[in-house]
Amino acid sequence: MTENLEPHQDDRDTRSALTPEEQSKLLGFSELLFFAYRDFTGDPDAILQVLGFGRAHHRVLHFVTRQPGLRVADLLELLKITKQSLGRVLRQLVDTGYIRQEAGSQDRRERRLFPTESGEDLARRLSAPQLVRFANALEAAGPKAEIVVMRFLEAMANAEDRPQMAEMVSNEVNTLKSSARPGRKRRDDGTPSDLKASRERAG
Amino acid sequence: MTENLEPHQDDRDTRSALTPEEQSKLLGFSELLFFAYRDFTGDPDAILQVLGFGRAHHRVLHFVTRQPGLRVADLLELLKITKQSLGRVLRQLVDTGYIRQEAGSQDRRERRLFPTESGEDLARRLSAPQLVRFANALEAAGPKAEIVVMRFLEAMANAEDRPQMAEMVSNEVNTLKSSARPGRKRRDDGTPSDLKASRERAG
DNA sequence: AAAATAAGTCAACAAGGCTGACATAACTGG
DNA sequence: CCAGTTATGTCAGCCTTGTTGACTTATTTT
Repeated sequence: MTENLEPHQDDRDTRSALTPEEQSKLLGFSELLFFAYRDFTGDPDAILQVLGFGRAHHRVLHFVTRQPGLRVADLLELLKITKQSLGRVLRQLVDTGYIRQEAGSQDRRERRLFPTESGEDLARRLSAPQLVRFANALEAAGPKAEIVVMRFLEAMANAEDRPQMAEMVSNEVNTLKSSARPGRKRRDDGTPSDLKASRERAG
Repeated sequence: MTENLEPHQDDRDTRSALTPEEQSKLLGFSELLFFAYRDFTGDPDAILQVLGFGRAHHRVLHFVTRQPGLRVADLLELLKITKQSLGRVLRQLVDTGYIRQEAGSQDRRERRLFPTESGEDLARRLSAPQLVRFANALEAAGPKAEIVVMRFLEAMANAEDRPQMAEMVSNEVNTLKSSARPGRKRRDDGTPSDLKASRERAG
């Protein structure tokens, strides 16, 4: 509580404490990030509202579309929310026919998640304005923007998350980096066994 | 609903539609931004929780500290939330002694907001880990990172917000840009007239 | 057969958005 | 000076999306 608030000596990764000028500059950057993220996430709101969905639905649909066959546990890891929070929005997405569940072929306890056709459709429509915004911003940022911004954003996230991020981004951007990684991974290639029947029996 | 989903001709600011590869790359960027922002905003949570505050309190305290003398209306503009939402957290910050209100010297209806000493203190402690994260990320992103990332973030925000952003960032970063702007602006230089007495009379 | 695991569910709660309605004080134009 | 506008505050209630805790069911593992 009453720590020493003078520019203290506790040098971390950075070699020295931040000068007041650096602090002020970085506070400005924080504000830019706040506005950028707010407006970026605001893009799909109109569409979502019509459907009675929120941003949580968008996030779930996004990751399921990006990684078809994702397990519920994977989604919890990615989003870092609780099973109950996820369950609420996931159920709505399943009930409204945007996401479909299959039992895993190896382990039938798992529910592999897939977007339906209308789910893919919706995901595209939701992200479309965001992608345009991103593309324009990268262009506005100058020639080396892609690699610089990518490294910046990667470094902003906690180290624990990096593996997940790497596997997702690298597929398309690895021409920019030195690492050559295996291509897109499918998370379930087994025989489909539709769960709808059993769910409706149970419900 | 049943729009043409083929790579449609509707070219916007960007000269042409996005190829599937570009889309996938940009979706990856969106994910990076999601993780980056989540972890960035997660930094101060521990401190906030101890005080019974949330991120909304941090945002308010941040802007009041950065722009002392801010009016309530300015804050509503910056945060783009309603008076009622702001009122809830602002009241707590005032009641707990982190923010102080003064009537405006020109227009005494206005409540100019100022951080108290403990408010400035708290703001510093909350932002400290975020600034370190930002500084490290900018360094990790390479030599031209500051200017590139700044232009990127500016371009990600809606054009309406840019004036606000510009005035805040430019003070410290304008050595990187061509524009030379007037220095920091004080929003109220009038005689202080403490409102606490009258508020407690009223309450 | 028992234990662990993946998923789902019920209930209750909290933060922080929102709308609508209304009150007060102070300023402003006529 | 009065009427209307403006800046702020507040009450009440609602929604989304997080949280904890407890429990069930199906399935796999030991």
